[in-house]
Amino acid sequence: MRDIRPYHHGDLRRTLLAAAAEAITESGPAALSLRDLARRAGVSHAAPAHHFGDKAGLLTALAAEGFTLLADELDRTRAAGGGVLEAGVAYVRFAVGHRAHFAVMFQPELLNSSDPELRSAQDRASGALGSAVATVQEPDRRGVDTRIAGLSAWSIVHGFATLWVSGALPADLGTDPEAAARQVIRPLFARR
Amino acid sequence: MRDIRPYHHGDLRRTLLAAAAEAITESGPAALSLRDLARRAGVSHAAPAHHFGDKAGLLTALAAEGFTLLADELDRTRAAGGGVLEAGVAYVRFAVGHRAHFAVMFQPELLNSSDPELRSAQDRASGALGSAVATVQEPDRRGVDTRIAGLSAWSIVHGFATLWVSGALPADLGTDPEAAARQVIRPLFARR
DNA sequence: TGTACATCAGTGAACGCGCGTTCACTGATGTAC
DNA sequence: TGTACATCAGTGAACGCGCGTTCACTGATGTAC
Repeated sequence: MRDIRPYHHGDLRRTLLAAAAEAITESGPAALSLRDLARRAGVSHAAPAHHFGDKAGLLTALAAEGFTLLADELDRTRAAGGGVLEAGVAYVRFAVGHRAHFAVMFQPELLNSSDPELRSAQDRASGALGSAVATVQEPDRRGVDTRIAGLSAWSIVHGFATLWVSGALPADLGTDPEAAARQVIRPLFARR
Repeated sequence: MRDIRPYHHGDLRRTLLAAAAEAITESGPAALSLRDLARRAGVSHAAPAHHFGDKAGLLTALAAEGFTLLADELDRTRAAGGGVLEAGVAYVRFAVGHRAHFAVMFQPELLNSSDPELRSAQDRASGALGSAVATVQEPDRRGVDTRIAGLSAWSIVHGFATLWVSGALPADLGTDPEAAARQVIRPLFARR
């Protein structure tokens, strides 16, 4: 039986990123090795280094992809007319739906933080986050400016997402992360 | 020159935990090895296994210590008459002051989640968190019950702490994490 | 106060393993003429 | 349309290294009598 796989994979970079996401979802970024990745992708063990150099390079690419996916998610919500609350829910949806990306995006010691692709993806995401917050019509009466309001929103949503994916939240919150998120983050956005 | 170090270390367990915290603060939990730990503690490379079995055992002990330290911090704040907001600030103080512990406490794939010492430390911490939230006098008019209010508080504070230690927050927030935290989490606790 | 024995913490040599890295290579694709 | 050559993606054998684990050991401490 001949192996039908061609010599040139054609889309190995994308395949490796997907395999990495899968491996990380299973056992976290710490357990990842380039050789394991090559095995999962059915490719020789030296191939991953061709594309990413080393593990940090791989994780950096994955994190960049994550920020892009997050920005997409936020843009989509905004296009659908959603406000801050819905942007928050979208953030949680992203984190739960892309655990591996999320697990890597905020761990600078695993990444090449100065990588230009990563930086521009980060910028895009934080821009999208900013526009979502700017959606809030009236400035808060108590003098909480938009900048702080944005950080509050980011914090509550990021915290909820982190706690949810780590399994730290009580079981009686149910199994639907978006519904739970809506309940938990609403108090911050309630009109005063 | 004779080595004055006695054969029996006397307090190796504690020393190893401290060395682990130091190593993790420097380069994250992923980079940690038991042999590196032994080197840092100036002890034979097989010694750590004596106390912790393996890396997960070590990190579990560290996480348990973390939850205990967090509970201590929260209790102290409560004893000093602080309310929810101050408990939140204490949470952030803990995370920033004990980065290594914090980095490990919410990463279940690195821990033996069923370890009894870990569980009881977790229970103590979540109890302390609960009492802090119960401090809020009047139940919210809009029907947000205390349970949800607690999760909102936990989320915003956990998110802020996580983002702060990962360096994701904008530089113009300043260098004092507690002052910044107070600003960012206040909107949630403002009376309605 | 002294002796014998059990227990326990830590040692250090040895091992096998998976890892990242190197390097000469091979096969496929694209481009020039 | 055909040939020659450059470029690039992926191969696979080889290497050295740090790791966790094992195991017989040694030195210190505690307890029984």
